[in-house]
Amino acid sequence: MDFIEELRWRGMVHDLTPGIEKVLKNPGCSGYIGFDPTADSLHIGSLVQIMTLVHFQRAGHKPIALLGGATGMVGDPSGKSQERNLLDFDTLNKNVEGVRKQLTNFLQFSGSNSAEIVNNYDWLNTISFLDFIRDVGKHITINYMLAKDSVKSRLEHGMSFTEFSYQLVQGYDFYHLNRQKNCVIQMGGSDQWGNIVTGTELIRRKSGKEAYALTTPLIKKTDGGKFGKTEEGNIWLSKDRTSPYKFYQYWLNASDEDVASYLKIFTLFNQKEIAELIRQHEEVPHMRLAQKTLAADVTKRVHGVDELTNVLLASEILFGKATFETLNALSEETFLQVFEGVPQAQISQDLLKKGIPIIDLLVSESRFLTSNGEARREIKANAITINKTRIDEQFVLTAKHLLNERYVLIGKGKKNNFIAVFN
RNA sequence: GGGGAGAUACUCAAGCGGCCAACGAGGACAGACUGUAAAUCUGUUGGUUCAUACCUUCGCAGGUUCGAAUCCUGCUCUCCCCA
Repeated sequence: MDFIEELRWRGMVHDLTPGIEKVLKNPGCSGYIGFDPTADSLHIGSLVQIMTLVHFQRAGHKPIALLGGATGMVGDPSGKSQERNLLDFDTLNKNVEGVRKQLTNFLQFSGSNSAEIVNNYDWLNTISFLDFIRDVGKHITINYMLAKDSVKSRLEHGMSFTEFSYQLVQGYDFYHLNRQKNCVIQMGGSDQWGNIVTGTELIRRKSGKEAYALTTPLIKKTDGGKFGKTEEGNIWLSKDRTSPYKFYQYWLNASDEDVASYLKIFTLFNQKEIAELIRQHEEVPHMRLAQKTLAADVTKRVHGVDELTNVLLASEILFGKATFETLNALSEETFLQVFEGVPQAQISQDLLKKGIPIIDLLVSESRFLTSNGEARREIKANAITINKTRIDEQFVLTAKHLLNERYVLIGKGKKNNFIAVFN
């Protein structure tokens, strides 16, 4: 499998430096992608870069994931319109470890082209400022640096020397990896182009060697929204930040327009398989085959097969035609696993003796809805379900409605679910 | 420093003494139709109660008035023009 060809048909190539194809023809090259430790988890935007490394490795090359333990202390100005606050050392360390742990799930760390994870803090922290400006700064002109988009766009509103220096620091990483590990290619998102070619330039000037750059396009949604974002925020890879259920649902809700390109980027199905899948999907679009395949594949890769099983069951129950009987048939353990990630509230079981009027249940007891008025409106609009059954304002909850003698599933509309736990 | 304009609910934006919980648009939520899609149509969008009753809200603090988001005074902030 040819790496560049593979990325090409997947729509994962935005730009590349000439000559790269020839170099990568022979397996065993080293290439790297940097990951910023801005949080203790990556989000699904980074998944593009992860997949790029996965393809790189599958093509027989050696992928290196670089953790920006040092560059994270400087702050990459690319794509940012404002100067950011610096992260403190402890936070950064915690983030580096979190991201490192995640990355290990995706790559192979054995074999002749085993993956490697490095932290640029390990080599940058020992370099003195004087050494750096003499050994590195001397090779790159200010004019060259100023021409970069990441700098140009900031000239009017200001930019600290710290962020201005960023491209040199990242460039040095590339140089370092080139020298130490014979790393000849750096990849990244399209916003990284400027930083990457500063690196290739530095390598050329300092060692007279050729190094290469490849960037992936920014992922867009056809409706104009930002990929990987919802009302509640980013979709993260960490289950503590985004529950596997929400994660699965995000992919499942991909639009017909986007799903083909997502399949190409985020799954390892080959060209023929994806074409066939899309063909089937278009025949029976309401089955949502493409979305289901996408969501299952990505969820499995990120969260593992056990989580996927739970999430599939949860989705089927919440969106399928579940009844009180089917819900009640779940064992308590399954029930809890399945609905992990669905918001919950604890309510005292004593209240059930008298019965809980629906309005109280929705508002004061569970805080599912914020005001009685809202609760009345939603009930009038026919939006509220208890254990998948529509109810009216007269409804009073009693012990006979409990699932597994403890739980009640409350729904608002099609997509909002809530679980009341009675203790 | 001089002159002018403005601050209204999630956002934009009307209102300029009572009919204002406040037009309209967007967004959001829900219902119908569907495929947990898109488009479309409908409803809702401060709170309590459901009843054109009450409470809280129109930058902040006071004041005038039977009554103010609307008038007056002071304060804070934003924008524009001239130096």
